[in-house]
Amino acid sequence: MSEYNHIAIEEKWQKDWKTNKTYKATEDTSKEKFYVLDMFPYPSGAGLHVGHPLGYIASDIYARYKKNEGFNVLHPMGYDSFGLPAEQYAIQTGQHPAVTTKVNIDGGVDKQGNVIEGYRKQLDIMGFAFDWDREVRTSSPEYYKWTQWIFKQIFNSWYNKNTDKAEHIETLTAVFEKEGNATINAVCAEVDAFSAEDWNAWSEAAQRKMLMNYRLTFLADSWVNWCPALGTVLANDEIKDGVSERGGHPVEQKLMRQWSMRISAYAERLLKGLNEVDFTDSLKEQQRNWIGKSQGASVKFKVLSPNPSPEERGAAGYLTGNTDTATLLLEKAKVMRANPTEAEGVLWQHLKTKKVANHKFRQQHLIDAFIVDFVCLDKKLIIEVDGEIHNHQIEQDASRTGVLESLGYTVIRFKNEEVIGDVDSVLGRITNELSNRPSIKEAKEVLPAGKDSGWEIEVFTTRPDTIFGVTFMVLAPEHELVDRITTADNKASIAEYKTKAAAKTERDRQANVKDITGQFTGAYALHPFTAEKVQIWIGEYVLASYGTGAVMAVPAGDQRDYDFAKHFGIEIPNIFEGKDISEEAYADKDAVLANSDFLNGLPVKQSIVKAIEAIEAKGIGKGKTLYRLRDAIFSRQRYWGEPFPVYYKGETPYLIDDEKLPVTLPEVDKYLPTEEGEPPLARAEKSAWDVFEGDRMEYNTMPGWAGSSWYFLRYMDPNNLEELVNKEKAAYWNQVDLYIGGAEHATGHLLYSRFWTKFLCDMGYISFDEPFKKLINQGMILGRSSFVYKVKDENKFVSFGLRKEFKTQRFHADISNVVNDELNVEEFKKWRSEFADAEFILENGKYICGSEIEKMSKSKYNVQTPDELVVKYGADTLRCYEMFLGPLEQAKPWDVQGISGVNNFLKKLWRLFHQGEVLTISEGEPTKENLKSVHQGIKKVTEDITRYSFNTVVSTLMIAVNELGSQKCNNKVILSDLVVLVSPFAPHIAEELWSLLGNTSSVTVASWPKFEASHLVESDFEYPVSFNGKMRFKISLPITMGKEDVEKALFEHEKTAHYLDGKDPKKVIVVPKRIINVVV
RNA sequence: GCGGAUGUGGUGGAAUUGGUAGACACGCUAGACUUAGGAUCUAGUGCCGCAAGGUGUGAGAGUUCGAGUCUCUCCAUCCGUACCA
Repeated sequence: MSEYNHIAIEEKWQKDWKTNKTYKATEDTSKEKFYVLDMFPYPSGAGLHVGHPLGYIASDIYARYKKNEGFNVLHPMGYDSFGLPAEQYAIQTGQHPAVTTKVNIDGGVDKQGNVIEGYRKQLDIMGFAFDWDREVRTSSPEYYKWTQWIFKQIFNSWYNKNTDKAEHIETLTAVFEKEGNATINAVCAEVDAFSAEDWNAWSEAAQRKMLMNYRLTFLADSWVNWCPALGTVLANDEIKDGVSERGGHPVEQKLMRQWSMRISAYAERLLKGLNEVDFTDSLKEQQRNWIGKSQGASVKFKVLSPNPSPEERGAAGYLTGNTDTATLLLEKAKVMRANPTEAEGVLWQHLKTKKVANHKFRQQHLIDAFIVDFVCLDKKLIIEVDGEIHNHQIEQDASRTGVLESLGYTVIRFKNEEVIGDVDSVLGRITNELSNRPSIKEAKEVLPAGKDSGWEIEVFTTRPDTIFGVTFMVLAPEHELVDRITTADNKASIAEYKTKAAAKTERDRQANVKDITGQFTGAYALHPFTAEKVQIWIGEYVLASYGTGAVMAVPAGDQRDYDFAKHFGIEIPNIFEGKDISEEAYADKDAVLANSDFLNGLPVKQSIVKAIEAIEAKGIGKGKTLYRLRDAIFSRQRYWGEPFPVYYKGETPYLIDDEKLPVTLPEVDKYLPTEEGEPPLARAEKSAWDVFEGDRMEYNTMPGWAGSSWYFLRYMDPNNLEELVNKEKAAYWNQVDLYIGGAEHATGHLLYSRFWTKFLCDMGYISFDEPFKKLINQGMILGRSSFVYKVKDENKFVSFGLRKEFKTQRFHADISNVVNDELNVEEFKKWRSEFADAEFILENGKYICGSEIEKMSKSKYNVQTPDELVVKYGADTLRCYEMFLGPLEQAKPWDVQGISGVNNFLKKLWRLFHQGEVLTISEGEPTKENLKSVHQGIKKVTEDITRYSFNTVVSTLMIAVNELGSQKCNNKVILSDLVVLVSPFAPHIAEELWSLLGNTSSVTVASWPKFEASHLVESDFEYPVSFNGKMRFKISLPITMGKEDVEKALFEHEKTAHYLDGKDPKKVIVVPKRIINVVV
């Protein structure tokens, strides 16, 4: 071979690697392991473009380097092969998604007759060192059997806050059987207390229903984005402007029974775990934001009762107080209830048990402005027990009785002695009185029954220290209390506001962040510390979905509250010492509190602690940590996903036994929802299921992230039929040492897989709880799009320079029709036949296109495929070039022009070994110069690979090849080291040259060259000499020379006097082996 | 708005701890060899200037003998996120 023939070389070695299974990894415990992983691709029909392999090349280089370093490297690849595009294609063509998926991976012909090369082949021609024996496909039953199995484990688990771990559900039921749920400290839904007796008495279905509140995956009604036209639930990012991204169909909110994953149980551990892993700051920050931890307090504000309307006043209600001072009285009533007189106590014992004619009585109850001792609201009967005091206030009692009777009540009075002396006769009189009175069951309740103290608004705040600055409260328009607390005269305006708010899409609301809107409800809350009245408003800026959907507004300390108060003329008291709030709120936490009672003079941090103490002491709230992270919905109304290992008896879900897994996807007649809106799997005949139990199977399938949340574990032991992964193998391969993939998975995939890993670790299946030690996001490769400019309403295109003289519309041109921005008009007309007759206005005889750098995409016609470049230059050149483009993590525009430089480098490398046809490798001793060049390379290449700086490695290799070329070096020792250095980047040519050097084993198992510092030792150093920091000339001096001698030599130098310009130097700085700086 | 990142020649980019700014490539200019050049080789190439020299890392200030690198203020671009209480 005279010339570097990349086609022959690459073919030869790819075949060799395949036959010899060069990249097969085994669990060799005598060696240290290293696990390099790529985010596995979704195999789309469009195939790979030049952006896809970027990350794979980087990981491949690192994996090869580690192997040369002597590590036992695991570097697998597989396919995330469940997903929507295959399903959409199936709906359109009727072809089974399994078939199209297989074609997209293994190659074949699609329904339109197009030849699909397949992902595997496209990956193979790049020369990747994957161990294909470990391939996984998430859509293969052998794989998803274990996805289903993991689901079962999660179903059978609960989160114990005491141990801060997931535990098997049996540890929970064991406690339930013995002591009920009172002692359980779990992450769960809100549940009422029950006893062991309750639990044991329940039916199995009832027990299972209760367990749903605790399981780490559970069925619950969740609000989802439902698209009736598509018959499916859409993720938020599948919706654009309130309609579905695909097809533009309307989307509505719908409550659906869905499986959810209780990821919120792991919120704190997912947050803390970020400190142990090596991800970029921006990625960690994204995850932190997503988890959204905020610390503060929840505080309950009592709502003062609204004025009842005249009709309401006439009817009997449970809370019958009439003024907005009612709450103050209620407080008093509470005290009185807690401290009954002896007589009251005796009578209440009888009245509360409903023994008196089966009527319900209330104790110390507020009616109008009075607190009565006992009242039966049904019968409007009031019973008062008078102590001694009443002897002195007969007059007041009379007027009070008058008011109560005017409201339709009957008041009967007993004396203390009567009650204590003969309670039976007292009860007899009451019974008699009750039976004489008509019941008023039809009475409309003004306020709901069940709570003695009326309503409360619970808020969450991160600034409990500012509680004395609260001047109003704001509820989300959707808050459940809004309708109930709104006073009669505000009902109309509140209803109008709510309607307006509801009509707005989420997007509209967000777009108008600057508009301040709100509406007063007419109701007031009671400030828990100052007992002042606080207005209750509703406003769009408060979101129903976060916290409690209500805020305590502190205009002095929160800009939104400030703006709201300003806009509606609500007072803004300053609660910060010496801070100016005349223009805006003071939200920084470096203030000292003022006008805040017991917090005065305290800095914010201490105030927060003290405020929480006070809030807790008062029993109106407590310190609280809130997470934004929501439980993840795990059901999809789709066909092409994992079926759940779940069947139902009635409404109760049960798990399919392990022996029957996997539950494979049944055949269906169409991949669409049923007429009744049930998921596609509901179409399957009973006989189409390989497992069918109970009344019906679960018809939802799992989401795309199910299979990708644990695939890195399966690579360790891909063919295990007994276990998800063998424990020893998992312990050996352990965490992924280097994970490379796109930044778009920052919050989805990476959070979910961290969650599942922590769960599997809790349950003892693996021994580590973070899956990825180090993660790198490769930057996007951008394409250069070309544009043509069509004149509006005319069949005419104008060249780029002329476009401003017309009203034009821009169209993407296919970049294959464009060379150096010049459009091949004929080709373009062929491609776009509708413009075949169009007129093209040229400039200087050419049609020049406009251009823009943007994301590489089929729809922008700017896609560069690797295939033709591989044919033209070879995979080695393409690999080096993609690395040479720039830093791995940075977004970079694709420009094919530069590829020739990298191709030249490989040709020059080839020529180091050849002269014409003749191989020119010499045996003897390398020169000092040769050694220096190659060891400089060894040092820098090793350092730069270690810090993932692959672009500078290519430069370094170029320098080494250039230097050795000009040295005419063909020494075997030198070239051997060089070939190993090159091999991770250009494995084919390296393998060929390695064999030409006489080696019989593969370069992939060669040892990485060892850097010898002695080869770089120089006797002299060429000092740059700068004057006042500006480099002027260089002088070569022995490196051993001391500072004084250096100075001496410097002043003897001819140029020094010139730059001193007759002045005396003020100072001379000599940094050995670095620089000399003279200050003049 | 908030969070993160990035600003260096005509272009992609280099400069790891403060120490020769522009490595390595593309492109461009000139030359050699050639029927030819989208091949190969040689030389040059930040900007201004014939030169000496000046100037130069988004802008401005500061620390330092010395700043692309550290500090402060501002500007621009990209990514993420969004009324999160």
